[in-house]
Amino acid sequence: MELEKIYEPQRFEPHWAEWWENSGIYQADPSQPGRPFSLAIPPPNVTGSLHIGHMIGHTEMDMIIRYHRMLGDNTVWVPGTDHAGIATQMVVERELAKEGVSRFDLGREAFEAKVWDWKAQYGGNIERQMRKIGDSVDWTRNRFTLDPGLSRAVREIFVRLYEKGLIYRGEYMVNWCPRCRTALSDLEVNHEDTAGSLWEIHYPVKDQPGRFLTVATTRPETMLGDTAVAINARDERYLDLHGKTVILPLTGREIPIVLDDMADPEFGTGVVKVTPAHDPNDFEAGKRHNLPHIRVINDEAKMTAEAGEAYAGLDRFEARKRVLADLEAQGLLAATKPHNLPVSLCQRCRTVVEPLVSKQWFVKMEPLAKPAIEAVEDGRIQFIPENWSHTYFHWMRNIRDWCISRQLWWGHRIPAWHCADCAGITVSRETPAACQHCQSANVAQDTDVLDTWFSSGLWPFSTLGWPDQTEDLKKYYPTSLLITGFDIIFFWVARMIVLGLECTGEVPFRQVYIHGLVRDAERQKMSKTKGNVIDPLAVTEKYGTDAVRMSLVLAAPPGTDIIASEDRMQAARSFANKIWNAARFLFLNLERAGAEPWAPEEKAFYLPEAIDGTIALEDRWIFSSLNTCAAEVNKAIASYRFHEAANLLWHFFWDDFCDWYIEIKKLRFRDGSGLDANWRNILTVFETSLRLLHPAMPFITEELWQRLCKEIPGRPASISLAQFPQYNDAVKDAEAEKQFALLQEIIGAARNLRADAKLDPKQQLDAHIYCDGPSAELASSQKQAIERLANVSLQVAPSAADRARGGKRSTPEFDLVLSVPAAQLEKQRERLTKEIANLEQVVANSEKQLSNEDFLKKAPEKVLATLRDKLADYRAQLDKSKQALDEL
RNA sequence: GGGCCUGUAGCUCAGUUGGUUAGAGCGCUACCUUGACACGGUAGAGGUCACAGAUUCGAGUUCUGUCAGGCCCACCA
Repeated sequence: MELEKIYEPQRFEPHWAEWWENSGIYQADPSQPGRPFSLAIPPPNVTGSLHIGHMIGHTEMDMIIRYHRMLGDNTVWVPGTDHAGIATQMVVERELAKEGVSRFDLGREAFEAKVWDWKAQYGGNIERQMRKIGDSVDWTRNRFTLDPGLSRAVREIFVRLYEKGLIYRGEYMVNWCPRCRTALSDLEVNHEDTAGSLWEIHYPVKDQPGRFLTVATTRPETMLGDTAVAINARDERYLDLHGKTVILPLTGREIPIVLDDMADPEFGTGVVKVTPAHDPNDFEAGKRHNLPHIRVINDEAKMTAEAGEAYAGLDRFEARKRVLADLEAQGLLAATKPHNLPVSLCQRCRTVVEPLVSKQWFVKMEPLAKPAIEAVEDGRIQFIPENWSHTYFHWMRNIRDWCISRQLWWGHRIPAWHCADCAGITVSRETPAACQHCQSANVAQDTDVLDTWFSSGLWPFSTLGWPDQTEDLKKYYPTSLLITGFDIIFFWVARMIVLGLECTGEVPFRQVYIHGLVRDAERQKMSKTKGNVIDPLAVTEKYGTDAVRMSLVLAAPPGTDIIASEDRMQAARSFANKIWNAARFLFLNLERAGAEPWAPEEKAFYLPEAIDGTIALEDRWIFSSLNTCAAEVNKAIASYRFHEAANLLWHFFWDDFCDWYIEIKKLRFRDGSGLDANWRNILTVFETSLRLLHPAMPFITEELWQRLCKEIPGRPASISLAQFPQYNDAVKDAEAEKQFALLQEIIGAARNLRADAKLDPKQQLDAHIYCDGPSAELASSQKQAIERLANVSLQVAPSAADRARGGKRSTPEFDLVLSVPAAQLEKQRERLTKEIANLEQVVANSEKQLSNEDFLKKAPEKVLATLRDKLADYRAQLDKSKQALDEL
């Protein structure tokens, strides 16, 4: 049993990552028994590479799935990637642009082929990365949203919704990105406040020379498409003009003056221009007043012929300048005022989005939202932390129809065929041979593709085989849990709930755990578009995957953002190093002693069924602590308090196991009372710790466990298949915990006295401990441990005995005197004085509290009792401290 | 305009149902190169829990308000 001196995760992590996949141990089998626990991965974009934000989600998912696997549940974690329509298309178009080719040069089919090529070549990146960080997914179930199976699911639900009248096609105002040349849903548009201007423009009233209506606008170029001006019916300034017309400047067109509440008398001039073709509000107003649409801006954001000869072909911003200049020249520009306005940007390319009327496909959301709201209201789906349900409700209750068609080439073609003869639409699961209305064979498929999120919305069940009733679907659906970031609650979570309920009649998942966003040192959101991503692969190379995972888990309590910092990763690597070296210590000693290989039986908890009263105190204590730790870790993971689980383990392993338990065991070895009597207990604790640590730190635990349990017949193939330790009441040993705490206190007191006196740690000092009863027994039985760990020579005496002189530390249980020269006691005097003042305060407070009648009446007996006990302790301590100060 | 979150040690953050001298990691100070580990050990310093009220026997923890940050949603030209 030899372990390399240096902890080098790079040496064994790739090995286990590969082995986990090739051994097939994470392959799910729905025919096996076991409570199902299923997890769908948020499918990352094929174009993507793993960023640190994925890393936290994946770590949490992996932790929970490994945990459930070790509990013996029938687990499945389905991996996969999303075709990510716009994102992927953009990437490939950018590649093409380098060669000076546009997608239009290639044509649709050739372009699609190009994207598939690209995917084959680079799309595997993110999957490789997932393997590298140890995701224990079932790779045999790997899915891609454009797979035939998933595409079939898409068609199925599209047709169903169409047949139910929940998908419709029509001409509406949509967000149009002139660069991507596609419609966008409301969610794909970001609003940013920008410093702009509010221009006031005179519109001459017809037949009333010298009279103007002055409109206020932030987008003067759209005036060329105005078909009315609106005033408010309550606004007496202009009321006499109702029913009259104005002459639209620069065009000479005559347009009506209408009454509409959209004109706010308090804002601007109180008069607003109405451009139904280029503004969502105006579009609605246009409907109310039956106004014509004049489209002056085209798909590429250039002015159309309708805008007039002077402007046709100009870019919209160029046109704005020209319009303003022309108005100025004609004396019609009344004012230019600075004005902040929200500008709508394409989420993908940050181009200013143009509201345009066009023919698109929509999902009618309101009837679908209703059951989706109920599912969360009645708790069939639970958000964790719970307050995210508010966000969800707010959005769902104000839901608007979802524009699902995109004028892209990469994605699911809309399963609708247009007839060239009768113009009818045939929506079908299979490619139709003829128009269902007129039987003409002259049909062509709709050229649009579906919003990427339409297929993602089917993910939890489409990946399990829906619409077929597969074994997977029966066993694993609804999935147990979804772990994701809050940034895609609307995009993805809400849509999955809507479509899941519609498709399967069941919720797609029972719980949604929302983790925080990972931010950088400047608290900036890390995102691909901003380019401030930390490459998780670089940091895993540097610190080891386990360390990165651990550092993120520790930094990610529910409901808070996560600041990724290399400091934390370094600290976590130190922890991994600590584990490694603890293992080295064990292995070295085992070898020295020529110990036989360890042969544990496979059971949930290796601790003894009952505590053998003859085993050493430190064994009883560490068993009991480990037992408690196991209980708490289980509780923490089961309630998604990952940071708490990590924290508990960190503390247990480093402080309890390494700093106390192993240190004491070393003494036993040196005394020669040794290994035989102790090694099995040590290994038991160590092995159990490895299991507890495994979900968070899979690599190092697998590596050490495999070496430790090498060649043991009947052991599981992997630590990840071993049982997760559970609380065992028979192991709880309050007495041992109490005694060990006392031991720690005695040793601490002696060390503290020595340090205060600034004496050489190597110099052995005389110590006297004065105590009776159980304390005296402990001091005697643990004399060696105290002497070695505090480097003293100890004498135990009854509390009534004459006291030696020196540095003194008192507790209710014992007085410890260390033979420190009187000259060295200054620091102690200081400390005692401070302590006395402190204690007096505490005693006074406690007394006050205990003489308060209300408190005595209302506080629970448990609280009263502990306070009484504590007060007695404080008083005793105070007396002792005073006495100690006197004696100095 | 609505809604949500955060403000605790020099830094980054824990602290679930209110319960009694407030915790961790990093950093800092002193000492220790002791046969698992200097990615280590021992002992320390450091906080009126943003501010002001309220509820309560008792508030970092509940409520109200203020201040300071951050985020999300929303068609005001």
